Amino acid sequence: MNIGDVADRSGLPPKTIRYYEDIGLVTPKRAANGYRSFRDSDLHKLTFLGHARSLGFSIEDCRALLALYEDETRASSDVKRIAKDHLARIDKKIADLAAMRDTLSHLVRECAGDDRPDCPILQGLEDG
Amino acid sequence: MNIGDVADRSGLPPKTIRYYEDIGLVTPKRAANGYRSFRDSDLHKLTFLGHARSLGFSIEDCRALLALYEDETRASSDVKRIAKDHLARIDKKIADLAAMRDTLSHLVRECAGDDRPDCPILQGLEDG
DNA sequence: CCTTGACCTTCCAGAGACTGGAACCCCTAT
DNA sequence: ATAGGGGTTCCAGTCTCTGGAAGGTCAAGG
Repeated sequence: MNIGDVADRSGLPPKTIRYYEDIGLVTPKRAANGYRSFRDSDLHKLTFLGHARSLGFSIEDCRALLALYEDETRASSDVKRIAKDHLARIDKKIADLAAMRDTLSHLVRECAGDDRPDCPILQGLEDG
Repeated sequence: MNIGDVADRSGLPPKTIRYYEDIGLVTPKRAANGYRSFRDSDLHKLTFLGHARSLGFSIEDCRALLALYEDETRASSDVKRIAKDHLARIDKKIADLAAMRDTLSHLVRECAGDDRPDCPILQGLEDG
């Protein structure tokens, strides 16, 4: 398979796939003409990566998960730890964003939004 | 005031304040020795920026908000539009993260987390 | 055989918002 | 004179791609 094929099948852009090769996440063979030549196993890896990335795992988490994915003698506890840590980061982000939303939506509700200069939003940003 | 003073009072690191000068958010005067010399108005701006950033506004939003903050003839509707747009982006992010969390927490619950290789998390990442 | 167009290749730069570090200057106190 | 704690500039790195330029390759059509 050429890069366009795996791009279509994995849902990842060719640029991203080249980048993943750059950083050592996949190592496709090369054809005589210099084109990357992807095996089924490469496609599986890229699909796996696409899913992991869409769940918000960092590239380094993905690297670790991929290694476990490839390792038949893995312990599921290792996978679970990575996932739980990531889950905790997600929860933290959600909490941070929710706090922002609460503050901001309060200010937005207070603001008349007309042609006058008085603005509780700016006031709120000034006062903290 | 020197940069250390405004850093302490605004809560922003000196590096960040220099960066904000670089991109034109503040323009402190210079003392004879080359040190930045901040007025009260600079401190107010930096404090404002710190608050806006902590609510997740982008630098470009901050630039626009700061211009409105300085403009006595502003219309509060302009401020409100920026805030509402940002609120929508926050809500979108929260929704995206919540979706990740739901998928991931389901997988984590399914995983035994022991020393055996069988792992619903990896399975889930493989299958999408 | 030549051209066209769709592939593919590499390399460089930029996005956002800082942050770390190096190398150096300035000011005050001892 | 020196030590320390300021300050200055500039360059590079973070993270994960993404856009673009310049150019090689391949299959189909005239």
